[in-house]
Amino acid sequence: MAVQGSNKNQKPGNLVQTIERVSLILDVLGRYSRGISVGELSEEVGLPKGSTHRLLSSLAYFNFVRQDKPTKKYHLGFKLLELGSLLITQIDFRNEARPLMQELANKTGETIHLVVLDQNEALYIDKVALNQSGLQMMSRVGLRMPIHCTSVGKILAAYLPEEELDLIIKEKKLPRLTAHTMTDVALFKRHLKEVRVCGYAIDDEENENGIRCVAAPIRNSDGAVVAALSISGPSIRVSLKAIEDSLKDQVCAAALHISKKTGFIG
Amino acid sequence: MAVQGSNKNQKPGNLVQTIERVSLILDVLGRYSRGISVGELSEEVGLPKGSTHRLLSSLAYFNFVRQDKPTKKYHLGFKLLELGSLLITQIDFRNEARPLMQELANKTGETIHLVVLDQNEALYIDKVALNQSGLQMMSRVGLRMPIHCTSVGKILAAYLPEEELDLIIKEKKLPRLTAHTMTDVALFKRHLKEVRVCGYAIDDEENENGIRCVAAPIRNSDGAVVAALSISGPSIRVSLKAIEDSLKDQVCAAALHISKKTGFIG
DNA sequence: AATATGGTTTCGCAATGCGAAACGAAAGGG
DNA sequence: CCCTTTCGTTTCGCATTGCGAAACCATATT
Repeated sequence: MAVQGSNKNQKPGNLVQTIERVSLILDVLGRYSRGISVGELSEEVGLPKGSTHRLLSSLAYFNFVRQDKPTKKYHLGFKLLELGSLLITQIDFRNEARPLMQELANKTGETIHLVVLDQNEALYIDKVALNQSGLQMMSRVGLRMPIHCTSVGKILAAYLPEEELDLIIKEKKLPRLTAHTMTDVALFKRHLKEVRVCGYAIDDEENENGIRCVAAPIRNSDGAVVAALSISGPSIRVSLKAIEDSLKDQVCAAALHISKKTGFIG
Repeated sequence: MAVQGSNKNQKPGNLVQTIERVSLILDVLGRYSRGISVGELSEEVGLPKGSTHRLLSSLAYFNFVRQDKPTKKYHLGFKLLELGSLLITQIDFRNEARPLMQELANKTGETIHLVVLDQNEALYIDKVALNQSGLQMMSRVGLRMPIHCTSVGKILAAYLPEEELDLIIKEKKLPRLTAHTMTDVALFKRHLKEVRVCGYAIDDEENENGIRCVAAPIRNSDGAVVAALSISGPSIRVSLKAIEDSLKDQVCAAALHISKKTGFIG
């Protein structure tokens, strides 16, 4: 599967009601890890109990949701896990990326992430952390991060058409997450220009205190940036000097390698 | 989230048409890793092009599917990845299991799996393999396996009410996958009795030639078996002797440890 | 340019699914 | 032990929703 740019969702209007409701229901279920009853759910989504129940039982039949028999509460269903993990295997560069991510993790000792742009956010689609079960990053496949305060987000943003970037900034703003977060649009754009020049991006504790990252772009055969690869770790180990001295080169080399494997001619 | 037993889906009848169609569409999309056009898809699902398109555009709006702009082809959408990975984090024993799986992988050098029963199959919900990027198992989170020829499947089957087990066997049969696969119902049931007595199950190249596994049950606070933990590896390393001497004890100890962490009083 | 191909939109009809209300099954309390 | 409450599930008549044939439109092709 090719992952090309982000998907700008057209204007709502002619949406299928059932799909809208299903999306809403699944989102709510996602927020209740202990499960939720029909009554509560119907309250939450603002639909009559009967209607909610009809949708739930059909969703359950196809395994999109699960009803816990003893408690009668509804949960997300394993069909979602199945489809989600299927989706991951369909991303073509992911298979090429895997071994190189592993190697990068072994060499650097830090956590490696593979990220795409989706819904105007940076979406983690793979992660390799060393087995030494020390402190792990809170990141996780399927998780989303803002584009303005992560190294991967900056990479994905830097190679976007200006107008699309403007739309994203307009929608998401540049919320402050740490003292280092860039919250000024002009500054952010200047920064992205630098990223394009350097060919890599740094997150210097702009997303989470004590965490620093470096990322590089992964390109498809057309040269378009389709993903970003990053090295993340505690600021003590991932010092600005370490980044300059070797990490930035390692992540760039690995990203280029992946790009070439999937048809990019550098 | 508690994962309790399997979900027996009630009889179809009053299903919401849209949900049925959505499920079908997503399943088909899952089979086309290169994407599929509206025309092909409408052919495949047996729906008029217009109807297929309407469903797809609503699904795309909510990010359940993605349309690749250059090719216009449709793919699974990242919302599925998001919901699927959210679901995984909601399984309560998974968080307790993780570190123990890691430890088990380090000690044994083999691949560790965490599996639940879903839709009458063994569903992999977590996997820990060593970093040493040698030969990896083809297993993957979200993948399903038969219950009769995997160690984890046998564990999940062994503690099922007889009637439910019969239903599963009736539905799935006991298809032969290797020369060692048990295909006789009576033999299989006798075998499950042994599993209950021993407290662990072995897959002796019954699912895949050259792969042997040992699994043990994970129980909730009520003592009900909710998952299985396994050690898998090439038959050369995972010999029957190695299993007897230490692997079976290690996997049982780890599984019991996880059970106790989530409230089981052994 | 003309044509073919395939994605997208329209629109009038009726099937689909909506939701108020009835029903039923547990759980709690007198 | 029965009565009451609570909450999940089912029913059913109505009208809204979404169905799908056909028109439309945008690319690619000759």
